[in-house]
Amino acid sequence: MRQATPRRRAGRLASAGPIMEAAATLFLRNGYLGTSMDEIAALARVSKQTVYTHFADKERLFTDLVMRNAELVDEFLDTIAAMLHNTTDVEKDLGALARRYVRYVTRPQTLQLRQLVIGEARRFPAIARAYYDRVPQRVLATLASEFAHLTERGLLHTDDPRLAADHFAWLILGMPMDRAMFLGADDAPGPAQLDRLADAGVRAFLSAYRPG
Amino acid sequence: MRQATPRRRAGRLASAGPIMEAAATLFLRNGYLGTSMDEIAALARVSKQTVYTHFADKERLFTDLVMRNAELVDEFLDTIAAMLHNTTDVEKDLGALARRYVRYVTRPQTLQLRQLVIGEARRFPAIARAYYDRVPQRVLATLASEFAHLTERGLLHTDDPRLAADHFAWLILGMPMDRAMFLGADDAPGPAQLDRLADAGVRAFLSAYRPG
Amino acid sequence: MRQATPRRRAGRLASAGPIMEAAATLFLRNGYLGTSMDEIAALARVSKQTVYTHFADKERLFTDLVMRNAELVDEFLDTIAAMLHNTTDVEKDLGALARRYVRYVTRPQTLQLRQLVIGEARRFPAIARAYYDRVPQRVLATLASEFAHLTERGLLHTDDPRLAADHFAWLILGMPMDRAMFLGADDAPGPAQLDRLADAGVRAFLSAYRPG
Amino acid sequence: MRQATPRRRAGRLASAGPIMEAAATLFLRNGYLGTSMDEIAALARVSKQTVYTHFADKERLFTDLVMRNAELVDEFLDTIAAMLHNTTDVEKDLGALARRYVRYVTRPQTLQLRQLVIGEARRFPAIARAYYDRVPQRVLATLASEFAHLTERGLLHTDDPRLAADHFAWLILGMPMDRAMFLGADDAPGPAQLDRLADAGVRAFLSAYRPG
DNA sequence: CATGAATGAGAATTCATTCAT
DNA sequence: TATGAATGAATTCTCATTCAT
Repeated sequence: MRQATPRRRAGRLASAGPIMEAAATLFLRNGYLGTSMDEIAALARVSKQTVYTHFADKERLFTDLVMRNAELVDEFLDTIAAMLHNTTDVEKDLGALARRYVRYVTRPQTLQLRQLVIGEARRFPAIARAYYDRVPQRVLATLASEFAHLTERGLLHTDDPRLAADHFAWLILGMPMDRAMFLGADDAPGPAQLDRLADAGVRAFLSAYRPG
Repeated sequence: MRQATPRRRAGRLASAGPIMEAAATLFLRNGYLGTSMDEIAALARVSKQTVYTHFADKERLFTDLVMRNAELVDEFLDTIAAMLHNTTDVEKDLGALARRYVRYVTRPQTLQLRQLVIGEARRFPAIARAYYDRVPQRVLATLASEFAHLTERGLLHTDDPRLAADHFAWLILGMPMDRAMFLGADDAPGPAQLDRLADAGVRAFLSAYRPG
Repeated sequence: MRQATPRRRAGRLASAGPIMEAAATLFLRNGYLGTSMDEIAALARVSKQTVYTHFADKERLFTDLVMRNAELVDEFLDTIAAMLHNTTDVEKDLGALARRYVRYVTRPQTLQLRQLVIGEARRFPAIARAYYDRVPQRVLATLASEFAHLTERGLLHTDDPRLAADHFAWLILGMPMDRAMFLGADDAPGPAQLDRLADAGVRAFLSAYRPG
Repeated sequence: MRQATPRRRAGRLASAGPIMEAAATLFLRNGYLGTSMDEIAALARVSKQTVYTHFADKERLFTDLVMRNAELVDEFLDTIAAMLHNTTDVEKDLGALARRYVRYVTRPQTLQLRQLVIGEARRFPAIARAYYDRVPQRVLATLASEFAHLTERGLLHTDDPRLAADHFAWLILGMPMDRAMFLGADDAPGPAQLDRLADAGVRAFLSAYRPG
């Protein structure tokens, strides 16, 4: 499902894949200005002009890369619905989701893309907005929708489901994500610590949004 | 209080001020690689060599700038202690602090520095760590210290004050700060909306951490 | 009469026509170096390789184009002879020819080709010489031949018919053609003005070359 | 009078001269697109960036070069006035001027600049117009002014002095200049032949414009 | 005959930095 | 202390041309 472009009709676009892969590696590591088209071509093992054959210019390559990576959030949206929609034990399933959530956002790939888009937000406002609308906003909208459903089912109490979704997300993610923004993925809390953070966040969330 | 360094010992460093000012403008607007020493010199109205007289190289100029701006947090630390330490009405004073807090972090200057440091975190890990330790961490440590004190005084209930501080901060700031990271300061919620967010965050926080 | 080369032997060179047309448009507008094979292929709506199938390289395409356009002078040579050979009223017919002449050389196509060949004369001396011999020289030779004939018939007095032809041509064309070389066809004198120039040129010419 | 910029205040603009000299050599030889900034820098024996320090970009360097060379016509304008203004023997002095004139325009430097400007006229219409106004137009205006003066003095008969100036110029220059445009300066008529052309042109001119 | 993909060389321009004054 | 001039390396992007299909 992720690899949407592999060799449609053999031989065509043979090098678009490697180029995008190289671009991802380098843009995520060194930023937009810190990455040269020469480096991308070299890493993809194609000539510079081949890069330009596939992508009109550096900006387009960058945009395409960000947008393609932004699509990876889709599977997580499904996960949210799958875990919450028919739950009978909110505490348990919200806890399980929280642990998944915190793991999802602390993946190096996710973190680096976030760093990249934030760092280039002033240079590429349209990309930043598109990313914001397509990734975090859709996660929160999905959460809000599920929270509204759980409220209807009497399992949660949320006057403003979207606000509740924000609170849920930031109680769980705020600290580890912010830390990762500055210190990088390497310096991240271990799995056990992440679980504890998730659990504590859920606990606080339920204090505020548990019905009755 | 902001201009802490102008002309220590008269006559020396006559142009360091304008240079740093120009550097701030440009680095915050265009990032590290997006800013050239030529531009800085031009904006500061000095020759390029004069820039090099005051700052060994571009990296040092950047580092100095970030560190100098990071110091601006100090006054906010004082504010936190001043507002909470002797409070008798936690709900009211925590609410007031929350409103100050959200305003502090949504100031363009604060936001842009945050964007800048995150965007350059992979290039300058030492700077990112120093900034992280000196700005957000100290705010949270101060908050945690005050929460511990309030817990001692029986006005709050926090087993882990540092965790509570994180929850407090992210309940209040998470949404507006994240939005600003991607959409910029211009596209920020208005004052009334910020107040509502702060109030809602405090409400949720107190559900979890109100004693009794 | 203009389209002399389309589909000689059916099926062959199906796309040579559009290619040459595209090349004409672009070379005349942007010069040799200012025109890329990519642009020509794109404008002709064929692949780049197809261009190379028909023309060995860029230089050959350019050469062919200039030479083909140079042939357009042929019909004007006929006009000259037709208008002068059997004239009985030299003043009138020379005047009519002058008006035709000045119109012929101020046509955008003629002017642009002239600009192009002059501009590339140092890069392609052989083409410049070929063009010079085939276009202006043949016009002047034809004029000279007719002037010789008119002299024989006693209607004109030319010791050196070729010199007289040069004088005739430049008296009429010098100013408008030079102007067009620098200012372009758009900025050209209008028809009425061109007629006046032609008439004045003929008047001066006849002062010098009228018999008796 | 030609070298207007040599070492004002020693050390300043030390390399602007050599750069312009190199640019002249190369632009006149290879045209605008056929000349690279690398080549100019190499021929001037400076670094590429030094070229850019003195001239904002390639276009400015080109413009400056053409305009500087266009000024060289000034001394010829003086010559025209000096030779004609107080003449008592029009036939002799007009002949002498014609010989000077034809020599002036067949100098390699003049011819190449003319080729260059014509070749780039579509790319740089402003430069072409400026050159046209400053060089050929001023020569013709000066001639016209002198012809008007000679007409007043009864030594010439010109109803329209400017038209007479055009006729004079093109009778003399048309053929050799056109030839040089296509065949280059090397392939030019020798001095004796040029003199004959000038004399023949003057003869034809006087047939039309001699008083009485 | 025609194509899309690919290439190596080279284009203009900018960069951080240093030197002589 | 401050300057204008200069540099070598790197930047994005384009070129004419060829190859496999």
